[in-house]
Amino acid sequence: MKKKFDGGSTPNTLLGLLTLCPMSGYDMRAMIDRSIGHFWSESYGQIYPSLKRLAAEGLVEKKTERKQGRPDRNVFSLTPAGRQRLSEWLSTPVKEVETPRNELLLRLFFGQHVSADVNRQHVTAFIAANEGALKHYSAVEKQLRREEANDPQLPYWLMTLSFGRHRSEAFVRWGRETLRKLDELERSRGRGSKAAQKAKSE
Amino acid sequence: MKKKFDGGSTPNTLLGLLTLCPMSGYDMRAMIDRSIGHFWSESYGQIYPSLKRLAAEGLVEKKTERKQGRPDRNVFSLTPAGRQRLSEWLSTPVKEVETPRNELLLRLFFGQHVSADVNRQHVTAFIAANEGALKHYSAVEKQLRREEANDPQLPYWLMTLSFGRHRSEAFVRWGRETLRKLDELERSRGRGSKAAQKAKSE
DNA sequence: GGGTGCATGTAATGGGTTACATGATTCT
DNA sequence: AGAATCATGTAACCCATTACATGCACCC
Repeated sequence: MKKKFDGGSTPNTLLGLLTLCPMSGYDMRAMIDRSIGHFWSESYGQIYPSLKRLAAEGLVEKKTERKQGRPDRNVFSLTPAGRQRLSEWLSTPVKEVETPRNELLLRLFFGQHVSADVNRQHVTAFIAANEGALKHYSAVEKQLRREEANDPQLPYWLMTLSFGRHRSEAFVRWGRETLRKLDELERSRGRGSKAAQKAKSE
Repeated sequence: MKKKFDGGSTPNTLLGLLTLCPMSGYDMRAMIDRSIGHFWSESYGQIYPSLKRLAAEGLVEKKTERKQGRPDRNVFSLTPAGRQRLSEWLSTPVKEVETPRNELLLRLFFGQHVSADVNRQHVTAFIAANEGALKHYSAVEKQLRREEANDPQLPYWLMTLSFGRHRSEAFVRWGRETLRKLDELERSRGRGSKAAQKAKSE
């Protein structure tokens, strides 16, 4: 009694999107980028096959709009069964992420084998990226509060945004702290190696 | 002039590990879990093929130890070329992670469609997981400071641990803040829906 | 004429985990 | 007796991105 064709959370994401309004696969991609792009992404290679399966299971309904001059649009909307499935999924516990791999930390872990400067550059770039993200989050937040002020979903959207803010702020703090430590380390390493040389020569 | 067989960062990770001491593929897995397990993981399915390729490229050297009663051990050690390759890789810029998918945020984004309780449970579990992680980090840190006090690589290891601490602390703060928001939301939603009902019935 | 936007879809490829196959030894 | 540790490796599978194929319309 296994359910084949689960396909992870992509289908559920699409069901969620369709609560906002009926749309096509093409729209979905754009919508995802604009709304949940800071913590989620989907590619056409996932979206189109998923939609086909969702339609086969009766969770979404497809209507083809034909327009002159433009390609056909397959517009999907949520069925009651689809809405049901969505709220079931929303209630399932979040499967804990194993260990998201972190290339920055991997390099830093072996940081002894390169110059302090190399390590500093990695951390500096990381800080810059997160400062950029922070700016982006503020901009999005302002825009949301202006344009979606009356949407009952706004508070939830802001919570996800706040997550990004907390995370990036922490990352920037860690980055600065780490830069200080790297500086310190270089200074004491300098002293250390001099001392070691001296000890050797004696 | 493309370099085929890059294989991502797994081979580089293995090179890094071999700077600590020569070891077998089997050892590597265990070592990874103990040392960088909080931000990295590798499976045998990745390790063994990577080692084969690294040996073919002359970046590591393989020596087979035969012991009575035990299976053979293929012990690998770093060659000068391997050490060179490692420091080259350590100097390459970290490729920015696209957007790590976050299932918790995905559920929260669509939180409007389920009860406040469901959302609260997700967040509560998330807080608990991060508090657990924080305890783990402290334990590891204590152990490192005790057992590896003289290792010159210790400061780098502590930096990666500190990253986890900063992150989990931020996540816990966000979680608590979000729980408060959810409570607030439920209260105002209660009032709102009562008001809406009243308005409807009039 | 060429890029961009609209629109759908498939195939190839990549990176990774899990399961499987094998088999002795040691601990409980 | 049965589980855990030691030890290596392959095959199957999963999920996801990227590239490709197609083609019209609009703008510069």
